Amino acid sequence: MDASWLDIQLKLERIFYELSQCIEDFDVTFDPEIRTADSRFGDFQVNGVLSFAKKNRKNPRALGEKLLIKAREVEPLTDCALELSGPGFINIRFSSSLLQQWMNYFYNRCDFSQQLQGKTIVIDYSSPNTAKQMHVGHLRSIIIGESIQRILRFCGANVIRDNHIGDWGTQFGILIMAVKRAKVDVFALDMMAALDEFERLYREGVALTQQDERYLAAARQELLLLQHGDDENLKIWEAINRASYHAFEEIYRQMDVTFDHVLGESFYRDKVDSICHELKSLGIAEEDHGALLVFHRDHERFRAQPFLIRKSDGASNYATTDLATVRYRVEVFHADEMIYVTDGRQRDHFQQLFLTVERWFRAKNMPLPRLKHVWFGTVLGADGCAIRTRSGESIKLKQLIDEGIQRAWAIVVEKNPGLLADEQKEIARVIAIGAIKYADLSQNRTSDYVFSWDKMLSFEGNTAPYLLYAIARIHALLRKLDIRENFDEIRFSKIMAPFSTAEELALARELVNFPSVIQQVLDDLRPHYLCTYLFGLASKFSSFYNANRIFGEGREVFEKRLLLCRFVLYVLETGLHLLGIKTLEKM
RNA sequence: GUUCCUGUAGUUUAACGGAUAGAGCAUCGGUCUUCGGAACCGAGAAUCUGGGUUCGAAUCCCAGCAGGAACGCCA
Repeated sequence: MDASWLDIQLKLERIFYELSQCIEDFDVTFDPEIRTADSRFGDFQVNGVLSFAKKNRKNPRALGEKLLIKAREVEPLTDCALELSGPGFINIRFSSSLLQQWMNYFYNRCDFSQQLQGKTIVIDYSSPNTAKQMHVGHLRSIIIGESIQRILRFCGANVIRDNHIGDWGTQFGILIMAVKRAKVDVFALDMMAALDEFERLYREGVALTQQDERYLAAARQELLLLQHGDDENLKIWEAINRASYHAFEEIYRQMDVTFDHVLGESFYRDKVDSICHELKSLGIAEEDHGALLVFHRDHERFRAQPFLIRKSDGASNYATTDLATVRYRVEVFHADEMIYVTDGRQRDHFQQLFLTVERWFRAKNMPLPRLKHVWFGTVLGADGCAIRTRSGESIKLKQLIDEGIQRAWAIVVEKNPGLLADEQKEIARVIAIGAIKYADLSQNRTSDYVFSWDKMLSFEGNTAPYLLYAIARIHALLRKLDIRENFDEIRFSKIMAPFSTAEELALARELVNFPSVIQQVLDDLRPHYLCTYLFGLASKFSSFYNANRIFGEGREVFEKRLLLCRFVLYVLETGLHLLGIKTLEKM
């Protein structure tokens, strides 16, 4: 066993490929297609023989047989159960000895930091608009973005977290117009009350612009003034942003999220003109009715649907600042890759942005960074309709978190009345935030998200509290052993009693999949793979812990079961950390 | 209208073209004087419709149906 075995699936992929190259019936096009197998058949299976044989008009079972004979001679596989099955699958069932070798070798050193070593990745998430409180629609970007950035960092990337706040858009034209019209003294407002007032004024402003074209024109004029550096408008704008940032910070603190940079759209305000000129002179952008547009003639949709990078009144927009942002991140951050975590409705925008950047960078002969849009589904209400931003019914994030903590607290007090009040409060906080995050992360990000208090705050089934509970039980065990202080120094003996019970084996087999799951999350940037895995692991742990005693069956049995518990603890804690969820020793 | 996304048990959902579609909740039944019951074990119940490709399709292709989204001055 050596470090190359960390990701067993990957290792098997290499082993079977190399073996196949020693057999004349195979050639370089053979892909072993190692898959985790249904537990009825084994731990992994080689699927690729079937399609290879079909393509080359050969007998899959005959080819499989040859591969199988070779595989039986490969060192750590020698005592594993390998069999040819069905139309030509090769099933591999790990022996207890291989599982224990793996666990001994990787005990406390599952190191993934080589995966993305030397890569600089800018991740753009949360990115709320100022002048409004964050509501439930802002939840997913924060939660998914935070998890993804942790996983990238864990895999060795140089991650730069950039909160690209929307502080320079059209909403300010409307809002400043409304502020001036209502003659509100924005500088006299209390910090806490200010945001509510701005939201009220904004709604008022929107209603006015919809009723009367003159207000719409006035709003555009105010925005233009702001973007051209008008002193009064800048001061109002600053006051609005101060109040917004103050509220954002509180949410981020509760959600355990921090950023390396908070460079809002306004940061790029003096960088947009040169880009418009450049794209125009390169022949990428063209003027039409005074606006500046980019068409992609060879794209079936975007040849007719333009990317608007400057409005006809000369004002910049989202697209303009996004272009400037890409250049800044390449030139200043030296980004190899940029990841945008936003909802799926912005897919067209990002596709157009990426296509435009591609042409732009190519024309200037600059190296193109990888650009990824990690999108997620819409937040829906109980009625199946999208939760509306300005409907007044949208649930504020602050309110959501407070209610979560309140509900968790009630349960903690009921279940553990013996704990100190401060402990109960802290535990409730961890559980509530964890439950909210896990509810979001545990489903495929591209699905729509049905918002439900009950689902988020339920503490049963595939939820954060279930995982936290498994962790708390293991900590309780370690406390009971009274060995927690020097636990890391315990060395498990190389010769250990083999895993024998069904529960031990099932648990050990689940444990060795952790690295493959991390790889899978990395490939697709979908954290729900990790959630599914962790829940399965915790569930197998609970079955094991229920059926197999740690104490009372002798030193050898104790040692192997303790190794399992310790490994489960490591994987659950690491996994939850990667999801951005804090863990507890007691709950 | 054009384009994109999504249709899986009552419900929330999983499944990198692989074998008998896997879970949670709910429902029904069971375990235990518990290394923490916020637990464990078991039962019933599902791939929108119709074609096609494939040794093999929830997954790929085509046509419908249903829901949602984007589409020149919002972000």
